[in-house]
Amino acid sequence: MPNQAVSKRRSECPLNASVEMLGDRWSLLIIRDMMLRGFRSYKEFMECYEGIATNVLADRLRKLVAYGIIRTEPDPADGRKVTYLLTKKGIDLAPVLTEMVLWVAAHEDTGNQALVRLMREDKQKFLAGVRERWASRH
Amino acid sequence: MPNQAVSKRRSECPLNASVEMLGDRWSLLIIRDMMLRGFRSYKEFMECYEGIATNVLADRLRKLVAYGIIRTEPDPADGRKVTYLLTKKGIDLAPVLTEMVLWVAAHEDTGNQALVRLMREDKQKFLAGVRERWASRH
DNA sequence: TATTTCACTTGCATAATGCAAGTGATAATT
DNA sequence: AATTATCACTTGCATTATGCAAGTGAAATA
Repeated sequence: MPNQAVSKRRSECPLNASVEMLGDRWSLLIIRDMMLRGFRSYKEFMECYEGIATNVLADRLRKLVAYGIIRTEPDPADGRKVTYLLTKKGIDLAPVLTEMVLWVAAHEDTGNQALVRLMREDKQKFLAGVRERWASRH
Repeated sequence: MPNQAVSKRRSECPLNASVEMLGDRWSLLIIRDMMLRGFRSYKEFMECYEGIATNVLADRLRKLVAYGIIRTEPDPADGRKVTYLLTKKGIDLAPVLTEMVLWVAAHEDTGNQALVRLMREDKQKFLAGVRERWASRH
């Protein structure tokens, strides 16, 4: 890394704002599960995460919406249901999630080796897949 | 994304363990600043992060060590000082940090455009730089 | 010898989280 | 049409984590 790119000045260092949103126990999991598992509803998140408090889930979803990473859409067929969708900004997190999954896979045992292999061996294809999967509805 | 790689089963989804460590307000910042700003000492972190509590910083550093992402080394020239260093596992987080910085840069105003440009235009060179910068001391 | 510096710890008030029990709107069942 | 179930939440409260100020002890510096 060229030394001129290294700076100790705080303002010179990108990341602070995003970490405010991503730097918590649940947000990254929510995004991962929308991206990799196709989660769309409050119920799916709630049933899936052992230990998440229902008020905290509501709060995180609200903040992710406020932050422009996800958005909601009412279900035209069922007035009770709300669909959570990734926005463009949310989909753009795919490379981050990908690298994170690969990092975990490289350093500890992890499930879904097929997915990991795809991510590692053809990252571009995987990312294209995510984008396509969400293209119609961002 | 091929559908067979998508699974709703929890055990099939990598990330949980790592998010336990990375999913908090400070850990990613600490790693970023070691990687991008060359931080090495308790003091540097403490002076830099407005709002971090000294006991929390101590706790995070301890956990990052326990998790194998950083390690400590006594300063041979000064018995008071402790040097914090990234391990191999920590350096391997460079791609994650890189994608995160690029994501932030793409979606909000951010400092150090030179660094962002390097990351975007020659990601491999940037990553090689990080690895080299730390190679002698992991 | 006295004062700083460094890497912390301790104590306590405040804030965030987890958990159980609602609530209100809509949908499905009887 | 009335009752029950589902969905996406909210509310209240106990527990845990965090922030802040003030220490502590070992080692360096004046």
